[in-house]
Amino acid sequence: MSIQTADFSPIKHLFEPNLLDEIQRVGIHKKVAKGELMIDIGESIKHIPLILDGVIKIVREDDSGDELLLYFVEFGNTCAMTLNCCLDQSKSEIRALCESDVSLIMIPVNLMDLWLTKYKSWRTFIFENFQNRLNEMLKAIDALTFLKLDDRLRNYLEEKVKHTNDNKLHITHLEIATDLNSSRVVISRLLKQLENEGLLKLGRNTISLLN
Amino acid sequence: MSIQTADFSPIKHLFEPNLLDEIQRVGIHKKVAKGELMIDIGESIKHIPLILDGVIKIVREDDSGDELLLYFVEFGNTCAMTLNCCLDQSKSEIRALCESDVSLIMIPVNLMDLWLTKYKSWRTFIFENFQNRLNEMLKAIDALTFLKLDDRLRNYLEEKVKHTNDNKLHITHLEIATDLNSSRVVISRLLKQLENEGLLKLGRNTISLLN
DNA sequence: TTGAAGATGTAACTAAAGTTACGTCCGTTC
DNA sequence: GAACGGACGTAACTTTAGTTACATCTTCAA
Repeated sequence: MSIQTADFSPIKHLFEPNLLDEIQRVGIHKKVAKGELMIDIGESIKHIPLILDGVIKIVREDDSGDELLLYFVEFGNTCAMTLNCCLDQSKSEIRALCESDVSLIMIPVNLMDLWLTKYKSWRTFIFENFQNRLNEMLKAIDALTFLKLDDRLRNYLEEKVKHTNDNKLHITHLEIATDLNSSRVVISRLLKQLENEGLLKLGRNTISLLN
Repeated sequence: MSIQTADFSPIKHLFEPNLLDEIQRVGIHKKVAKGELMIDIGESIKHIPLILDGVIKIVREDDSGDELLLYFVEFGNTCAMTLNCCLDQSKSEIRALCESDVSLIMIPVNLMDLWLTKYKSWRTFIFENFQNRLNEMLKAIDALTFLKLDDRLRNYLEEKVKHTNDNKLHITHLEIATDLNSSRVVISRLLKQLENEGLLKLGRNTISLLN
């Protein structure tokens, strides 16, 4: 599918006209369905993904298969961890999963450096992305270091609500446990506690945030 | 003190000749003593530090004053969190402390963008730094998420030895506890355990790694 | 309709880490 | 050399989180 069919108005204000033209010429438009794997750990990356619409979930995994949700990436952004790989041809350190249906443009890696010299707006874009990623990582570290699991859980639920624009989340306790690198029983226990505090309402496969 | 008096051979191979000349012209050489505060949380940054010699310790703090050591920065590097601040004039999110005597060159922030267009080696330098920082943050997250405190402690001690080139560390249990965001009693307990396992030898204000 | 699989609730126990409370030892200072 | 403060050792206890083990309930497919 070519870029012409894509609605790239979300990123129009990000780049100068000449660069938008180039993106239109060389970018490959792609749609990926909710739940699909976009990039796995160990893969090498040939394209820079530029998100038009949807949300991507970035996950870290250790040797024994334990996971941790690092952060979400939204429209107008790319994944800085991916930028890394582009630059030194290394393998991906993270896994990227579609949190919703995602529409994106793939930019060939080799243009990265050229565009940095040619387009101020590209430089801004790349650096803002690095910055956003570093800040997300910092937030993750803060949570892991300074927060107890119940607060991490609350943050997690609020973040989810923000991305879906729906107070009623369709999610299981096990999924939450996986994202937070905890166990289902612990999450169920804490959720029940939050329900008793009147912060949410539990249902089968659903959690409704109150307020 | 001007750059002429500085030994900047450590970074000679990092930059192309023209850029080295520029650095020589506009850079300000500075020496900072071990233990001194270089950048505090909330400060705004007008110069990019370029480390010639020594090690800097990057620390995160929360509202209640609890700390966590994020990572170390060594020669030939700069602090990407600093780069962040340069780009959008925001305040520092971290604290930078001299782990040893440090010799560095300060580059005015406003040259950052210009050099990105002019010098390939500057682009490489900046991006490699972002990459290093993201990887260090990832390492920190991995440790916090997947490791127990005794393993984090072991990693910490090994890292310290690497930076001092001395198996005998001059450090107190309280300092370690602060860096790992734990408490003195817990660290003493774990150190004693490691001593019993024959991994190290404890002394007053010293820890000697064996092997 | 029945059975399997997944989601949730809950109790009981364990493990890891943090806290409180002392005690000793060492070095510095007055 | 007495007093003080910092460093370290250790016991006892609490809190937080993880684990094991079942039970119930729902959904979906054979």
